[in-house]
Amino acid sequence: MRLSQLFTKTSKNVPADEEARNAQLLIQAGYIHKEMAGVYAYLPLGLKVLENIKRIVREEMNAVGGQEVMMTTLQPRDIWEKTDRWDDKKVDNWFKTALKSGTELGVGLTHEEPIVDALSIYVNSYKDLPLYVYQIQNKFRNELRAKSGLLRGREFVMKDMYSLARTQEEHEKLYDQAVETYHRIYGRLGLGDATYRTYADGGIFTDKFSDEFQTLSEIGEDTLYVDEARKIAINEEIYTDENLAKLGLDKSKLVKKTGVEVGNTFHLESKYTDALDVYYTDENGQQKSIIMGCYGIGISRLMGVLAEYFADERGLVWPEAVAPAKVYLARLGNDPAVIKQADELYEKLTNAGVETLYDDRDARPGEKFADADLLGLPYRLVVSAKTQEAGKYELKARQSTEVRQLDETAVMKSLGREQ
RNA sequence: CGGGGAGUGGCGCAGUCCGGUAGCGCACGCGCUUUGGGAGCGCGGGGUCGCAGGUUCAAAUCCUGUCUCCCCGACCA
Repeated sequence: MRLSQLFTKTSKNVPADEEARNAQLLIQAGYIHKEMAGVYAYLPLGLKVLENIKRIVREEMNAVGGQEVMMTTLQPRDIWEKTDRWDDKKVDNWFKTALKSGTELGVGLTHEEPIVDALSIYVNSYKDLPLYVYQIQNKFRNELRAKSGLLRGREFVMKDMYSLARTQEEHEKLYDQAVETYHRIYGRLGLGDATYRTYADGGIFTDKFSDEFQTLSEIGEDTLYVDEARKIAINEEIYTDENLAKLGLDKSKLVKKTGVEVGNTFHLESKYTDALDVYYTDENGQQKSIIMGCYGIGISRLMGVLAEYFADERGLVWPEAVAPAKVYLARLGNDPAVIKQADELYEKLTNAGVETLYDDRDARPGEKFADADLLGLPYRLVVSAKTQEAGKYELKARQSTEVRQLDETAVMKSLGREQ
């Protein structure tokens, strides 16, 4: 992508209506556009980041055998009444709308009911189970207060997976596998060290704990007690001596921290399947309950967490796995020979599969360096009269201060895919 | 939903207390000079001051209502 053709621009001003660092940076850098409180649009570079996060999550979901679907945003009332989640007194953050006829509809805030309802047509026998099904979709929640930029919106992108199992033992296996997958995802996103499996309240219909995945961060809303050696934590909500004993946690080894919930997994037992009358027939012709688990990851929230977590005083610092491009190619000056060389280098990088944002604008060096820092691509590559004279290019990693002088072969090798 | 703060060209702000018909920086357009950490000079375009009423000869400024945004709290992925 040539920067001269990208419609977004960076701004020198920090948006006044955002306090959260993630939103300030992402808006300033032109990654997202605020539509209203808690509702953000993704602009070209921001969409790339979002899609990269989705790709990683999707790869891992597929790797455990997840089958991807896309459920609907508009929701019929009846299936939610069957599970007693339609009433605003029961679920208070619904967005609701209506047909012209007056029939009430819900705007999807989660999808246990529609998933189970859709699967009911296909899942009848023990031979049809177990299974994982997932989707990546926008969720709508009428929060009383949106806040913290991408971390708590009213419309947000979420991956939600559901497991259906025949027995409790089978469910546990699926559940543990999903948890492992979650660890892999956070690892790939560069958040592995900062993200803790955290025991939390399991909800009203199970005596099991749920698991949250909490990334330690100042901006977090949750208070945790962390066992750093075991890489495990317990949410303050359930921090009682009884629970500590049940979980085998040693109070003296726990440290109080703040975290952002970047995922959670729940044991749903057979609450939804039973309520929606979905059962399977076992080998003996007996009708049995289906044991369910659900597994959420806030995709857009993760983008906010990554922006927040890896930023420095100059701007964003994307992990390579999600960066909108790998290299920021800055051409300094308008000397025809330099332009020619930079154009050719851009083409070579592109042809070699190295995603490059080419700053071909007629702008001064300072502006280009500042934008390179703000946009936060992993590498900055400079072509100028000076580098041309030296017969080398300048390569600098965003998170480092070291500038390396490399010839073309070395540049291609450093940025090549084999790395 | 309770408490606090704020809405003025695309963005960031001043002006509001004390009413007199809107200004600065950035961005944008043109010209010249510049080119290794957000350039300089000159010229130029763009705003019914969130919205609706009211007071007044006159309202960004005063009064009433209303909408929106941010922060804290409660609630929540």
